[in-house]
Amino acid sequence: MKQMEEKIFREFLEKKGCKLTKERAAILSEVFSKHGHFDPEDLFFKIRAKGMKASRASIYRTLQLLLECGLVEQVERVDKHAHYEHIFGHKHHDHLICLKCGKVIQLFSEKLSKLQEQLCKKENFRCVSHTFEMKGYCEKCRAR
Amino acid sequence: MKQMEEKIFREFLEKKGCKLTKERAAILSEVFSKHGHFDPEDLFFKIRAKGMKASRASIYRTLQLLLECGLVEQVERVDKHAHYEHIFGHKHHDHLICLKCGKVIQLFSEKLSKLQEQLCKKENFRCVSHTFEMKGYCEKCRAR
DNA sequence: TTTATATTGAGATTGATTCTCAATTACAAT
DNA sequence: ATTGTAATTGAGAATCAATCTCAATATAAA
Repeated sequence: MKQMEEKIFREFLEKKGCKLTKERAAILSEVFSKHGHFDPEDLFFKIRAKGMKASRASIYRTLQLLLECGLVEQVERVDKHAHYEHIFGHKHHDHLICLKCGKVIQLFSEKLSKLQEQLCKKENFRCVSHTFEMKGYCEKCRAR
Repeated sequence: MKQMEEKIFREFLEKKGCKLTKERAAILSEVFSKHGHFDPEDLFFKIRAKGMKASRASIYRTLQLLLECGLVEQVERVDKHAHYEHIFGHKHHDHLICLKCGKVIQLFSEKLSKLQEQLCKKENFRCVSHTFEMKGYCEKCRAR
């Protein structure tokens, strides 16, 4: 089960005529090292901190590939720069984002999934991905 | 009915101890001159083209104010820069986006609004904006 | 080994957005 | 009207994430 994502990534790359280099492997491993959001700059430093290396350019390039093959998802921009999260092995979820403290609350809703299906059916639309995010103030922050 | 948005904006500004200057009025008027998405750079040139003036700085500052008072909504970033649409006088809607032909289907769902409220209540979250978009294939395009 | 192709990284570049701050404006109080 | 006070403006500088450039390097096949 472990390293399943590496297998998926390698196969995806091969199909494209690309290779799983040590930089790409380092990025992949860091991305999957724990669950949660991250941004490219994060990755850059964490990879260094672990004694591996990858340039910013490679990080941006590799994230693009990871999006393409569906191992990573782009989260809506919270402030000014992009955030990502890996999705392989995790149930899809949506987000509540606090505008004050930046906290991201994950949301799992069966009802929402059902509703989505209904809405698509009505329009005869085949959905391949969706984004649902609410911005506002979390419990703590709304109490001023 | 016309210029209703100006009344709303002025009252909002007054409450903040701010004024409806001619620059702010020019921006407001341009924003409401037609329906559809726009970006700050657009505004900058269109305002000039109409013989009015406002600096980029003022445009960005004023858009912030318009977001604050709810007259304008930020649309999810399509490419790299922010897009907006004015919402006063228009029902909120979500989008289905066809990946093949680019068609954007507007979506109005009472159920979705209700569900949103429920979800926020559960987390004690005060929602100020949301994004819900599904990407996939529209009726025509899914038939290959 | 030779050849061809993919990949990398340092640094430059881009471009949207934000910031700075001196000059200007609006308006209330005298 | 004049003065004082606070809000506002704009030109250009600064910021900073993201992208691009391109020579050097790695990889794999012939």
